[in-house]
This record gives sequence, structure tokens and C-alpha cells, in this order.
Amino acid sequence: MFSDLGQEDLETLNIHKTCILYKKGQTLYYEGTRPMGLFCINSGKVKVFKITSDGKEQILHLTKPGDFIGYRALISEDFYSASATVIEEAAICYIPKADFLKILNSNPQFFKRMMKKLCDDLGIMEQRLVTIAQKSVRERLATTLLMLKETYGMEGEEKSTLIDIALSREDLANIIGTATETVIRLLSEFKNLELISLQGKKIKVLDPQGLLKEADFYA
Amino acid sequence: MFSDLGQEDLETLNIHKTCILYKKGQTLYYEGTRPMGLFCINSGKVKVFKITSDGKEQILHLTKPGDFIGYRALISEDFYSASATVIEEAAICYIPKADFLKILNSNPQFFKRMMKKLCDDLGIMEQRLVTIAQKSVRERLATTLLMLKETYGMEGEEKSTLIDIALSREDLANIIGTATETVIRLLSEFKNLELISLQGKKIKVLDPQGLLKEADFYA
DNA sequence: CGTCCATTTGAACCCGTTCAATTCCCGTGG
DNA sequence: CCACGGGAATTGAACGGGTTCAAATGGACG
Repeated sequence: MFSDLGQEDLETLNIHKTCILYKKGQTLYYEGTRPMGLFCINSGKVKVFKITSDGKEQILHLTKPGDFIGYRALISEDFYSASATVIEEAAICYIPKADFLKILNSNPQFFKRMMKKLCDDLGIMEQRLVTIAQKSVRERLATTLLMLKETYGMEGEEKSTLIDIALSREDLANIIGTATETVIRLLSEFKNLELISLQGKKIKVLDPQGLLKEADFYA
Repeated sequence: MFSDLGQEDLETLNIHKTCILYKKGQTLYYEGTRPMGLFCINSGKVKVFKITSDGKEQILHLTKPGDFIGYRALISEDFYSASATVIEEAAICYIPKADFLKILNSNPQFFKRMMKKLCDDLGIMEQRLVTIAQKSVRERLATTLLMLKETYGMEGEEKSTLIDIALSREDLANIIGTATETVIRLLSEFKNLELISLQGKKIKVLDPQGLLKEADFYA
């Protein structure tokens, strides 16, 4: 995202930039607080989520290296609408609000790229809404596994792909919008159908075509 | 949105602009087709929705006067990701793609306003995702009725508010992500609890506080 | 006035939740 | 090094919200 900024902008960026290593469980920001800057994920993994009135968690986004988060509240000059917590030790840079906004306002190319990213994120969110509203939990789990494979997949031998993210069953449930127990039962069904294999927290996809069928996916 | 454009931009806008009256049931565009311009809703109502592989419909958005739709595909130079159909006779203007993009690229203020709108839409979509994923159908119906009241409410005598949009029970179900029959049953329960009253397709909100409680809403 | 679709009601069924009990896993301290 | 403690994962079973299918009723429009 920042890749083709000019020399000047890159310097603006770096002057006040700080990079810190965060441990699992640490929280970057809380819903309802005021953003003071932008977080860029260099390595590790972060979940972005909301908590409902009855205490249930919904995960909106999982980061991959290169992502930055909390940019929407920054652009809108608004409070954070979600919280962000580290789920795997992560190296994260922090760019003060003023520097980010300065570049945003002075560099039309960058502005355009942000706009494009917003459009993409909105498209993804709309598709997720439809999936959650109209598909069964079983279909949603299959969909989510395929999505995780795309994002975190590591090709292995025998055409199998390891999903390289240590999600708890509870986190997985909070992506899909279901109960932890349901995820566990369905994962074990998928294992019996030899669609996936389980190695501790990590999941390996054995039969993507089969999962696609379970997801009832056509697009 | 277009309100404080300069004289020049307004003229660009008007040269090729066409305004047509659409009847109920007419479709403005279909998912998967290429956008050629922007639709602005002057009056009437339009639903924006996706169809899933198994033929179920999910409504993503209902318009109000002043809204314009399909702008995301236009900005992203992408295909439409949803379809749009008129649900109440509507007067709609059409601005060719080139004119819209010209203004977008030449007017930073307008560009910024679009960016802000994208942020807002994304925030709304995230909130809806959480609601659908984590709330019961009953809570979602109450939430939706309150939302509709905000958008289409007409204050009447006796502190009651008429929701001035003729939604079919099926459309209402397709906003909430449930079956038509469930909506009917819950509406009738809400009526018995004297939270709402029903007059044909139109719904009148009698007790917003009560609905708020049903929605289990805290924000 | 008749046709057709939307709405309503009824009833059976099932997916998914919830609660409870058990097992597993892993880090920690003796 | 190993026993212990505690949270995560798993399994079991009952319950219930919501869906589905079928049938009856109502209402709009030609």
C-alpha cells in the first residue's frame, strides 16, 4: 500500500513511526476509543472484532502481513468501531494520525488507493453479510476454511495445504457466527469425510473441491 | 452529495443526465453486468440485493431520496456486485460514467465526500453483519423496524410513527435473513404486545422503547 | 367477478444452541 | 523430571427457535 510513495512521503512516514513486538493477547485498541494513529502489521496475526450487548464476539477481520487496520476511523475522524487483539505474536508499526492524514491529503495517488481499498473491503463485507444471512453453519464453515486457506495457506506435499494460523475453536466460531461446540462437531465431520485433517490448532485442507461443494459455492 | 459542487461541475453533470420514471418491479441493473453510469434516486424506493446460489435473496440496502447507487462498482471499475429493483414508483436520474469520474477526479472536495460516504457505508455494513451473526431473528426484526422508522418514519398523532414504505413480508424477511412466515408470526406477536400496528403493508410504530428492548439494543 | 399472488395459520421436523460432564493439552512450579 | 492446575477441546443429551411444507384466507387488479 505504501510501496510506491515518493521519497518525501516515505520520510514523513518514518520520522515518527514506531515499531513494537506485541505478544499474543495484547490489545491494540478498544472499540469506542479515539484513534491516534494507524497500525501496520509487519508480521504475526491480529483479529479485529466487535462485542455485542450480550457479550458475544464477532470477528470482522483477520490481518495478514502488510495490512493496516483502524484506517476507517482515522479517515472518518471517528471513534474506533471495533477492537483489535493480537492472536499470534506480531511486529506492528504505528504511524501517528497527523502523518497519515498529511500523506493522504497531499498525495492523490495514495488517496485513490485508499478509496479502492475501501471499495474492496465494502465488497467483501457485503458478501460476508449474504453468506451469514443465507447459508447454513455447515456451509459457512466450509466457506471460511477455504477463505483461510487462500489467506494463510502453505502448500505442502501431497497436494494438501496447511492453514497457517493458530485459531482457537472459539475464534473460528466467532468468525462464522455460531457456537464453539458446533464448530468442533462440524470440523470432526469434515475430518471423517477426509476434506481436512487436524493437527492441534492447525487445520490442513485435503480436498478443496469437496469443501467447495460443502460451501455450495458457485461464484 | 452533489449539493456544493461548483457551477462548472454541475453543468458537466447536467449535459448528459437523463431522468426517467420507473415503475414498481423494474430493474435498474443486474449483478455481474458492467456499470455505465450512476443512478440517483430523486423519489420512490429501490432495493439493492444479491441472489445466492440457491436462489435466496438478501437485501443489502434500501434507498431514500437523494441516494445514489452503484457507485462502488463505478469507482472500482468493476462489475455490479448486486442488483437493483424498484419497489415503489421512482424518479431516477442517470449520469454517464465518464461524467461522474471526471468530477470525481477533478474535484478533491467531492472525492473526499465520496471517501467519507464509503467509510460510513462500510461501518453500517459491519454493524449489520454483527447483528445478523449474533442476534436472534426476533431481535433483528425489532432492530430493522427501528431502522426503517428512522429512515421512512412519518410522525403522526398520538406519538405513533408510520413507516412509509410498502415492503412485502418477503422483502422484510430478505432484509433480516429469515423466512417470510417467521416475519409474519413475529409481526403479529409485536402487534399483540402493542409495539406496532399493521395497516396493510404499512407498519406503524407505537412503542419505540418497547422495540428497543426487544432489539436488546444498548448503543 | 374471477384469477393470481401475497399473507396468514397450522403442524412437523431439524439444525443448531445450551448446559453439563469429561478429556486433552500445556505451561508452571515443586 | 514429573505432578498439578486450568483453560481449551471434545462429547453427550435435551431443548427450542426457526424452517419447511401444506392448506386456507385475503386482497389487488384486470
